[in-house]
Amino acid sequence: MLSEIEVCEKECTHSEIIEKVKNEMPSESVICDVAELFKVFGDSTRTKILTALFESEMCVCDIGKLLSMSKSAISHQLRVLRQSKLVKARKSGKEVFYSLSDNHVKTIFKMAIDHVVGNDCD
Amino acid sequence: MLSEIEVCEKECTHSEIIEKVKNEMPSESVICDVAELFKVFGDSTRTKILTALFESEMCVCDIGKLLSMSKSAISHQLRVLRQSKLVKARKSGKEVFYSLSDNHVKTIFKMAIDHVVGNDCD
DNA sequence: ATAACAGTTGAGCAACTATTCAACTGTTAT
DNA sequence: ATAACAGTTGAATAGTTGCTCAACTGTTAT
Repeated sequence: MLSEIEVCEKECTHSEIIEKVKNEMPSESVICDVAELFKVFGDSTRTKILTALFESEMCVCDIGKLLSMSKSAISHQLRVLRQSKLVKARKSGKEVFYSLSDNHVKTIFKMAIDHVVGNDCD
Repeated sequence: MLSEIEVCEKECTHSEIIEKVKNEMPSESVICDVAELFKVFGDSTRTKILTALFESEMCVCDIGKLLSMSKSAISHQLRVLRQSKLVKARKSGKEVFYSLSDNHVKTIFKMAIDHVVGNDCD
């Protein structure tokens, strides 16, 4: 009845635009990496940890205190941040101090904060 | 030696650092809004839609073609982007054209792309 | 009026994820 | 050696989320 259509046909298709956009877009892998990065940023616990580390290196226990969360929960999230190479660890005795591995992140967050705070009106 | 501090117990507590960081961190609500924004960015379908819209406004059908996805799936994600005020819609006949509502986003993405592409070595 | 199409929407399902819990490692002090 | 603590880890659970499917709205053309 309706459709053995696989593609193309008579649906609205502005092919020139599709082609143009396809050519100018970043590669699939870059886009996915970007999405992965944002996914790591997209959890309020990790966001809090990162913004805390903007100010000072901290040990797991203190981050837990600061955010009123268990050491385990913090440790799990620090693991995610470590795997994404966003933070690095320094061991000192029993304690492990975490800090940003890159201030690139700080800049990205600054822009995001500006955005949500609404320095741009429209 | 560590006992002047009223804070809780005997766990490792660098109270000065915790206080300092607490005072300098953005407010809870700002941090959560930032996390929400990043959560929206943190899906490859939405990331693809946004980077496509960086180049040109597009209708739902064309975005579906470009990404080889159903109109329904695209529409669902556009709804999320609309609710976050990241894209705006313009209706023209049967078609609905979407575009960025703000080039702030473009700047944030540019930095994220730079980050994942690794313009910063470590 | 009817058909065809662009797009939206809600329900449902499958996959994912953040936290808790409990058990563990390693370091420091007694 | 033993105890206490900082931190890590794996499993389990509860909540979230992206896509599909089917039904729907609204517009255009016949």
